[in-house]
Order: sequence, then structure tokens, then C-alpha cells
Amino acid sequence: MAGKSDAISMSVVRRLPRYYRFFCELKQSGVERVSSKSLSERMGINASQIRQDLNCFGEFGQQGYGYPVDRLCDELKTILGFDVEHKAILIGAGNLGRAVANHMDFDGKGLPLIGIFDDAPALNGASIRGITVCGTDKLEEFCAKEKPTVAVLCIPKEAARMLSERLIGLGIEAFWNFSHYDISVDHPEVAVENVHLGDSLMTLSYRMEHK
Amino acid sequence: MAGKSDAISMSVVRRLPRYYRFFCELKQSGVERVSSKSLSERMGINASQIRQDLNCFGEFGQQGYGYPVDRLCDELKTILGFDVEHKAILIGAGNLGRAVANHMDFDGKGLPLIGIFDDAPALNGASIRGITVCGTDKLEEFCAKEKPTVAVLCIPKEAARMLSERLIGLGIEAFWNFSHYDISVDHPEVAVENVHLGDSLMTLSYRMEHK
DNA sequence: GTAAATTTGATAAATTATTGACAATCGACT
DNA sequence: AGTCGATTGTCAATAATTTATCAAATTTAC
Repeated sequence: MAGKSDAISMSVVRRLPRYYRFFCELKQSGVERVSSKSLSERMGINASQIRQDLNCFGEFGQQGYGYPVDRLCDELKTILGFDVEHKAILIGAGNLGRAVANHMDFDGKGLPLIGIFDDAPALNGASIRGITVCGTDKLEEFCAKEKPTVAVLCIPKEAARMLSERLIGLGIEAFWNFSHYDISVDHPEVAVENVHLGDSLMTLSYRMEHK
Repeated sequence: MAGKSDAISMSVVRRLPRYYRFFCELKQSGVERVSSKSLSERMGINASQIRQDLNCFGEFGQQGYGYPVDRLCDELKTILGFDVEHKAILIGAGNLGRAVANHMDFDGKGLPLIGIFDDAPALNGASIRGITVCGTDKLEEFCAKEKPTVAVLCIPKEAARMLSERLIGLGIEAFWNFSHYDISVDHPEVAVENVHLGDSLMTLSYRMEHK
């Protein structure tokens, strides 16, 4: 069986990128196979969980042998959807937006960054990673022509509130959301991945106090 | 009772910053009280969960009335530890490091950023947010004098691997880790908050494919 | 070629997290 | 002052997640 069809829980999905990273690293080290036990020690998570997680998507392992590293890299790449392309646009080219644009490997994940939008006069016409920054008034025209389906939001809360509905109307199906706005839950078909850096830092502050 | 002493689960802790944000927002809107029911609708989570979460730290609500917004802001601030100061340093002043330094409100969370370190010759002596960038060879001297306890890592995996032990030796008790390196679990007393942006983006790719 | 050692995938058990239910309490209204 | 409706905090029930167990399959060692 090449894949199992039950819905995969988010707990499992959130671990997949880490598996992918570890398998890639093993591959680069020239390791050919790995058992759930040794991977478990390396990753600091339960071996049984690793087996169960991977088994959600197929029977990739072999008794007495373990998992073939090279194959798992490919399988995880497919599972994570890197071989299907979805065009992405970035809204907001401030400090954070520019860092995200420059720092992330969008292409390697099948999400090429094809447009950057910002209304700050200082940025209009600027070039980031070879992409010319446009005002958000150009969104309609651009989306009609290029059909991006992913939007990266690096804008203030208010701007995100204003723009999210409009972007959904323009065909956006997924948000990578760095803003403090919690995108409306009215659209269950739209995927929202929140990156609330502030929340993350608050969590660290909490943990400093309670230990 | 001002606070309950059982260990709080991470699931709860991860929700606290969001509660804090929502209570602050309500306060700014001039709202004086809120019931778990109305907050539940606003946040899109279960009312019973809100009551149970808040109740971990004390009995802040009042039957028939709800939660006093103003007080909850203060309580959450204390719970999250914002009124206790821990000095923070940033390692790595590339795109991401500079964005984090400029974008985040460290002071407002009780984690003032007091030093920035990077070995790139181009950056040595540069000033970010009024802080002069130093080479990592100055870490020992700086830490001995200023006693920072939080380190923000915006460096490549290899650099993180090299530095984390050294930083722990210099008194660092918490890492806000943007690198791809998973800091060794050998130090259970050290808090590690991972921000794996790559993993987050991979998750989004996965979700685009499976829906 | 056979036995011992590994290791998976599946199932069961244990643990943790979320949701529901309701008595007790409070404020508002008459 | 007394009643009504709203709402909490707690406990119980349900659901989800993680961990342990084990038969079956495979490799490795002799």
C-alpha cells in the first residue's frame, strides 16, 4: 500500500518537517539506513511514535533492517508536497518581510516567491531578491495574471485585517501569517499557518519564571 | 488563593500569550469585563477551556459577571513573567537577526536586548537599534560583566552547534532558537524555544496538498 | 543452513487534553 | 428583600495523543 487514507492529525503533521530534516542530514552524512530506535535517540522522541508517524503514509521500513534513508527523504518530500508548485506573494517588505524573503528557501519547498507588495513610498520600486516591490493597489492585476495561491503576511494587525478577505477573493488559499491578526475562521478551506513571534517570546519569558 | 501550584502543561502555556493579546485588545477598546462565552466566540476556542486555563493561576472570574479585563491584563503580565527582567543577547546579525532585533518588543516582555554578536567583518562595529555589534570573541568578557541569561540564536546550524554549550557555560539559561540546530537535550534546566520557520513553511506546503 | 538478534507495523494500554454538565454564586431588576 | 438570569470553578466524560507490547519478518553471525 503506497499511502493510507485516514485523516492525519496535526500533531503528526507538525513532526514531519523535523523527520525530513533529520533524514536529509543522515543522507548527507552518507548513512544508508536508520532504525526507529537510533533515530529516536538522535531526535529525542519516542521510537514507537516515529514508527507510527511514518506508517501513516505507507510502509517504508523493513523488519530487521530499519528505514532506507534515501527513500525516506524522497517520500517525505512528496508527502510534504514540495514537488507540487504553488506560487507565493509577500505582503509587507519591512524589516521582517525583507528578512523572510531573503532568508527562506521558498523554491526548495515548491512555493516560489513571485511578488512583493508594500505601500511604503520609500520601498516602491525597490528590488528584493530580484523582485520589484509594488503597491498593494497592483494586487488585483498581478493576481489575475500570475495566480498566486499563497500569501505571506508581514504587515501590522490592522493591515492584515483589511487585506485577508481581499486576498481570499483574489484566489489565495493559504496564509503564512506573521501578523498579530488571527485570520477569520470563516473560511475553513483556507489554510492559515500562524507564526506569532511575540507569542513565542512570551512563552520563553514564562518559562524563565516557572522552573 | 492567589495561584495554584500544580505544574502547568505546555498546552496551556502556549495559549497564554494569545489570552494576553486578547485581553489587552479588549482593554484598549475600553471593555471592562468579558465572559468566557463571549471571549470563546471571539477567539474561536472552547469556553470551558478558557475557564480551565485561567483557573490554573487563580480565581480571576466572578460568577454572573465574567472576568475583569483590566485585572486580567495585569495578572497575565505577571504570569508570563514580564515584570521580572532577564537580559538578552542576540547572536547573528544577518537578515533574520537584524529583523528580529528591530521588530520585536523585547523590553515590553522583560527581556531587554543588551548585546549583539556577529563575526562577519562587514558587520563589526555596526550599530543596530543603538547596540554596537561585536565579534563572538567578546562574549566571555561581555557576559562576565553584563550577565545576560537569554540568547537569541539567528545563526546557521553549525554555528549554533558550536556556540550553545559555550553560551550555557557563560550563564545562558534560555535560548530563543531560530537556527536549524536542535539544542542538546542534555541540559534540562535550560529552556529552549525553537522557532523553526522552515518547518512552519513546510507545514503549510503539506496543508496545501492535503485538503 | 540454522539460530540469535533486530526491527517493523499493529494493537492495546496509558496518559494527556478537551469538552460537557452543573451546583454555587453573583449582579441586576423589580 | 427576593427572584431571575448569567457565569464561574469544578468535576466527570469524552476524545486525542503518546507509549508499551508483541507477533511476524528480516538480517546477521556462526
